[in-house]
Amino acid sequence: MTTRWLSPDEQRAWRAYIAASLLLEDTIDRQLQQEAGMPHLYYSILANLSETPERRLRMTDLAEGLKITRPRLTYAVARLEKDGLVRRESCQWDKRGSVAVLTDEGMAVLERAAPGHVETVRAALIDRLTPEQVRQLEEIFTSVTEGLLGEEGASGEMPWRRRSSPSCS
Amino acid sequence: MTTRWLSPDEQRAWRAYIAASLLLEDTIDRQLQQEAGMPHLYYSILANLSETPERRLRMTDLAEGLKITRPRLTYAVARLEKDGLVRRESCQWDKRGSVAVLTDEGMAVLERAAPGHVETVRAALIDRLTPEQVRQLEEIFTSVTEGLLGEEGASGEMPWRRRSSPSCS
DNA sequence: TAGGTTTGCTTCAAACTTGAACCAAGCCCC
DNA sequence: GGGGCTTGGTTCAAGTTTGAAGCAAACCTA
Repeated sequence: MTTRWLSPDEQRAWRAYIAASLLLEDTIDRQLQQEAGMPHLYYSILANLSETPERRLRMTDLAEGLKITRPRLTYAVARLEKDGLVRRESCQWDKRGSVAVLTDEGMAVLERAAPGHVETVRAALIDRLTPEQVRQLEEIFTSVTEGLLGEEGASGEMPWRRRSSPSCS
Repeated sequence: MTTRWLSPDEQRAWRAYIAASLLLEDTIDRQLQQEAGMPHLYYSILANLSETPERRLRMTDLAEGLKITRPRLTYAVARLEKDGLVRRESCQWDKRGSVAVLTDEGMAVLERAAPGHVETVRAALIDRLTPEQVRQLEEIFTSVTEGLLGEEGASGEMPWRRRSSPSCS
């Protein structure tokens, strides 16, 4: 089958996306690195933990929520633990499991960093869009995520997807 | 000034974007790594070079076009050079400068990899969108790029922006 | 035209990411 | 209840990215 190349419109859209997403991630990483001493992903880990009732999450659930591989999470949590922002406990019900818990210090760091982060996200993205565009953004990328998570097993098993399991609180 | 937190709509849009962009980059990196033995960025370097009349570009122009820092480009080109896909020449008019040139082998690798890459981009993104959404995507991210490149100097000088210079062909 | 600044690019060490093992705990099932 | 498979998580080596220096060529400007 002969390749369906991208049309000029599609090219432009794809390239605009690539360029902007690189710039955006760089901007956010830089801002958080400056103000909180950690890259975006690490901030997101703290943020995710802070949103659960007990401020704790199993490693696998965390990795799945963040859409990252498990080795990557292990490394990141190790660093956060070394900094005292997260603590690791082993899961009682499943002795293989381990649980990341947000410490008070981690919560404090998160709260200190949040305003600057939100401000950056607004300045770089959200405040540049109309409410209509915000809606479009959500729709487009929700559909992309569904597509990428849905097709698993078809070609190239993705390492993220995991069945859910008790939070082990 | 009290922080303007993200509204629920904005939250959802932001998170949808973050999740999808991670999945998307992972998918594309994995596909290119498999079929071309290189990550997306390295493929983009080859692609950018292939689009110039002489298949050559100054390092700085390349970095600016790709929205990456120069050390990152230096490293990447070094690897591509080691693989014989790119050659480095020094610029005649400006002896500080150096120019990356796509070799025939590099061109061949690029052409071999392109169909699979386009197929992946379509499957993961483009073909999941309506033409209208493709247009929206372009508009949204073009505006983001303009915003991020425009504000330079305001806060935190970005290391990409460089005045243009002769291609040194 | 000497001296200081800027520009183009590389180098370096430290941090991060990746994919492939690896290990131990649960599961299955005869 | 002893193999064999799966699952949850870590470890390891190799590759990549980052930011801060470093270095030399070009560009002032007096």
